[in-house]
Amino acid sequence: MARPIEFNREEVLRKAIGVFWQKGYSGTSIKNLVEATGLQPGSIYSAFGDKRGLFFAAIDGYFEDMKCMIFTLLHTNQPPIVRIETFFNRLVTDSVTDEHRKGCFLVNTLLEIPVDDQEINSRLQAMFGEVENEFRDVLKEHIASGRFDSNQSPEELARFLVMGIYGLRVFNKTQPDISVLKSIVNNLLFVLRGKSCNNRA
Amino acid sequence: MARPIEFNREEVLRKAIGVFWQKGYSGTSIKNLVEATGLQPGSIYSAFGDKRGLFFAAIDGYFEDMKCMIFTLLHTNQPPIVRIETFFNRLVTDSVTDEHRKGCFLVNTLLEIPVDDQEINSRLQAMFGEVENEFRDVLKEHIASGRFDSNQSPEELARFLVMGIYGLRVFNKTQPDISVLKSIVNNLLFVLRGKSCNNRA
DNA sequence: GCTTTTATTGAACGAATGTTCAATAATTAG
DNA sequence: CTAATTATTGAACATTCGTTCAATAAAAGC
Repeated sequence: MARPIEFNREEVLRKAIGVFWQKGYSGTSIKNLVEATGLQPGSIYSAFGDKRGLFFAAIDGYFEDMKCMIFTLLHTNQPPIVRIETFFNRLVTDSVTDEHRKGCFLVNTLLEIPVDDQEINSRLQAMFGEVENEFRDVLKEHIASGRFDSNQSPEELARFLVMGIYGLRVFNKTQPDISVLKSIVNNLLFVLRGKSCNNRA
Repeated sequence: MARPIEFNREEVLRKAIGVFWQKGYSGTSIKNLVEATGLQPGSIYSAFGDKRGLFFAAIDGYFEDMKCMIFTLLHTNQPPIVRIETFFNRLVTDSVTDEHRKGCFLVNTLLEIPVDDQEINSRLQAMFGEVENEFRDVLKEHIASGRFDSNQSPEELARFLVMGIYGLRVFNKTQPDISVLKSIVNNLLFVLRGKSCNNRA
């Protein structure tokens, strides 16, 4: 009984994510978004409210994909430590593969948005909290397996790994070298390899 | 033979650093800078060229302070590992103390500026390269002391520590908790403690 | 004093910003 | 076909952006 929407919302969102990801929130103009999505300003505003609304949708959409990827990699039949290793290897290859070196959209946003913007920051905080919890669960398994004896809690170790994600993401901005990143990952995972001394191949 | 400059350049620069630090480059307007520095637009432009020029001066000024701090902490009579420990402890207390949680101005900039802005990025790259070299030299000492046997090069370990700086800086944005940060630092430094297993207090 | 030189002022510039909205187009119900 | 409803268009809006510059002020040399 009315004119149907012409554009594909998901496709438009994907393109918007790309722009925000590369240019940041402040660095992105409506004109940029109009060019990237092919939509006119009016259509963008009727679909997403305003620039900020579209940004929220972009963040959420990005996180959905990210969560999916993390879930896939961390819930396999392999030993916990191997799953974590696989995750970080994937992070490394993704980082090196990306020719624009955009890093992680959410990490970028975390550093761009001032802390007094609680609406955005609490959302990001919750997102990374979920990631931390995913790691925690895998680390619980790891500890329960008995192959690793540390008096550290899985929460503590999970936070360390999340810190590692942040660090790798930023590091890739200055030195996008796969062997360098792999070496860093090796040292990160070394912390999880119990009952051994730190001489390794 | 002419009218003297009224403002104190260093003081103005310090105030400008504060604004860019908190709001980022894109997020900072000339109006913000006029208000913060007390200078009129014309004075800013005659002193620093343009917004970008002032931003460069801000980055350089910030790095000078940072380099000074790093140099002071890493060149003492204490054992190498203790100096590194001191550095990271300082990083933690600074992070937690900062009520605005601005993080590191340079790390923030690294994530804000797109990679295709070579002028800014190569500058940042060089700066973090210097930091990496400082760590490398201390790690050389550490390895030479014989208290640590690893087949890793000091360069490799230095990069790991720089990654740790990045990670901690970002982590503080989501969880500004001193005990959490300390735990992360503990795990970072664990990699440098050779000839021991990873059970520790 | 006057001249020269440079710093400061802040209004003004054009361009770009995020946003709105009347006009138009496309669909369905009757 | 007509009426009703909603999507799309893109010009226009008021702000704000970064930047400039003529007017003014302050110092030093003579």
